[in-house]
Amino acid sequence: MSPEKGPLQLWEENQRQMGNIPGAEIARTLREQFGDVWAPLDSEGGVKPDFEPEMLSLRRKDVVSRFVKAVIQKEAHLVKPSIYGLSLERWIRGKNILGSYLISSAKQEKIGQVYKIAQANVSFLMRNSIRYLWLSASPVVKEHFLLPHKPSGREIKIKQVKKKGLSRPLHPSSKQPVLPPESPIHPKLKEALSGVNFTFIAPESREVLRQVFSEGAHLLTPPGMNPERWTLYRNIFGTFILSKAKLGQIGKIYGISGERARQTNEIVLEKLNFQNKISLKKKPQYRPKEWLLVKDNLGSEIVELLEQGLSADQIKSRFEIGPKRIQAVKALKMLREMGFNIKRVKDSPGEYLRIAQKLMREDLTDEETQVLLDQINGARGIEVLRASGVIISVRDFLLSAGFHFPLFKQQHFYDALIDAGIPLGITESIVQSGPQKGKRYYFFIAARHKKRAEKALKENPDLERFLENPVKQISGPKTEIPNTTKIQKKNGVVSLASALTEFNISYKNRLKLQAIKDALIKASEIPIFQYDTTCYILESDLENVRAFIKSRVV
DNA sequence: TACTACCGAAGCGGTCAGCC
DNA sequence: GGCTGACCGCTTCGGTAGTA
Repeated sequence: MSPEKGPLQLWEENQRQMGNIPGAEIARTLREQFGDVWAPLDSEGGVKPDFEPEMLSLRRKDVVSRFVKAVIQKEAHLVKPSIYGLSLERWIRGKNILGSYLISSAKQEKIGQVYKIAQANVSFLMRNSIRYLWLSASPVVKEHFLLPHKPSGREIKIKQVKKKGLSRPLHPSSKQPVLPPESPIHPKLKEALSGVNFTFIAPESREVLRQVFSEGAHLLTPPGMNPERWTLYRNIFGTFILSKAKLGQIGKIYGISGERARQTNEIVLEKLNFQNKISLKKKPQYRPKEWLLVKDNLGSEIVELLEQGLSADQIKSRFEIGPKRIQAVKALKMLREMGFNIKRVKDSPGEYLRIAQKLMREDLTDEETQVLLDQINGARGIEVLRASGVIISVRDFLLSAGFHFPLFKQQHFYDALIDAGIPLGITESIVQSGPQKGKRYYFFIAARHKKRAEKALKENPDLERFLENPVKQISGPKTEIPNTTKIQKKNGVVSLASALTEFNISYKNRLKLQAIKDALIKASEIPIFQYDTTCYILESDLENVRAFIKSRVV
């Protein structure tokens, strides 16, 4: 653009060259009437957002004038937009009529008389001219005319009058999306699932789309398309791929048919150049495994039951045997892995809570305590009440009190407790399988009777012998002596005889066995313990013993 | 077997431009 | 201003194929 000639002057010359004298006059008048381009700014000096070209209604004559002037400055008015059915003459005629209206105070009817057309036609031609100029305007110019706007009903009606092939209004049947009621998914579950990708199309297609969306390609309105419509289309598309909803459901949400929703998805893929590159098919195998928690609201239901204090088994029993229960078990496992606190106890914790609370009462008589202990059944009950600290197993109690006893001697202690009047609970548990298959018995007392029971047992002369550790260290550096339990359970302790079997020295060769024992004891390099007639070593010394035998004996 | 997606064809209603 | 035809967005319908 020549600095000597402004855009309005260029337009004027252009119009004169084309023989359009009225048009040239309009350009001249515009140049005289208006100064610099004015762009509406917000309070902070930024360009006001949310403008839609339709708001360039003739009723906003001031805005339209500034817009037209800005377009002319950029010479955008010199090129006829490529619009179907728009002739050059009609385009110029529209611009001239628009110019006449903007620079004069004449009513549309008067202008119509000048141009020998009806007022309605004047209005119609001017509206179209504005839109043609809008299409020709650069994004920078358009950006300057972004205005906040709340269209009135009448303006909405005006807004819907558009040119064919440009940016057609939404179809009258296109309603605002009616989103289904929010899923009643439990808030805690919702939070836990926040990182899960709930897309339902093939992972490879999902990945392609993710990349495209991350680049923002979908945010650009394709050429020749109504931005509003494009937004609607990509929303439909997005809702489809990001939800479990089928086409029919998507259609209901957006007030269109399922078929139209399908067609819309096709259009979006076409506009994004994705035909035949990705598949929008939804298959169960594409669903994330967490779908189990969302499907039929199973996860939320379970989380609610967890909040009520139910254990895993109790929740499981709420579902009828069959596929439902299997799903519930899977869901429980999944929720546990996700960090939900799920108790494994089977019986009613409420019932045991009641017993636990009563057992804590200091004023409870021994008879009342015995009644409560008798109400505790099975290993699960023991587990719950032990965990809550109101009962203690006799075995744990004896070990903590410093007694040493082989398992088969425990009966002495049970008898002694009964004799001392200490309430003693007994319950039976059946182990279905495994090495402990069969009946097992649990003996327990109230935790608050611990000191009283300890005093009674330690004062019992028949039990005095169990206060001394029968395990003795007979050789080696002084080490903490393992108790009978560790020896019986082989917990970090092994018999010397078993350590010698790898050298083919067995009980059958007693002389050799004794010789090795004597050598080890004499060397006194390794701690050796004796319980009854058997010698033991610490498991951690096993290698040392082997080395000793290899170097000194074998 | 029921459901869903897909496809093609036909038709409807609205918009628009041109013509008379 | 009314009529007409083209175009567009959308729905409906019938048939087919794939899948749970």
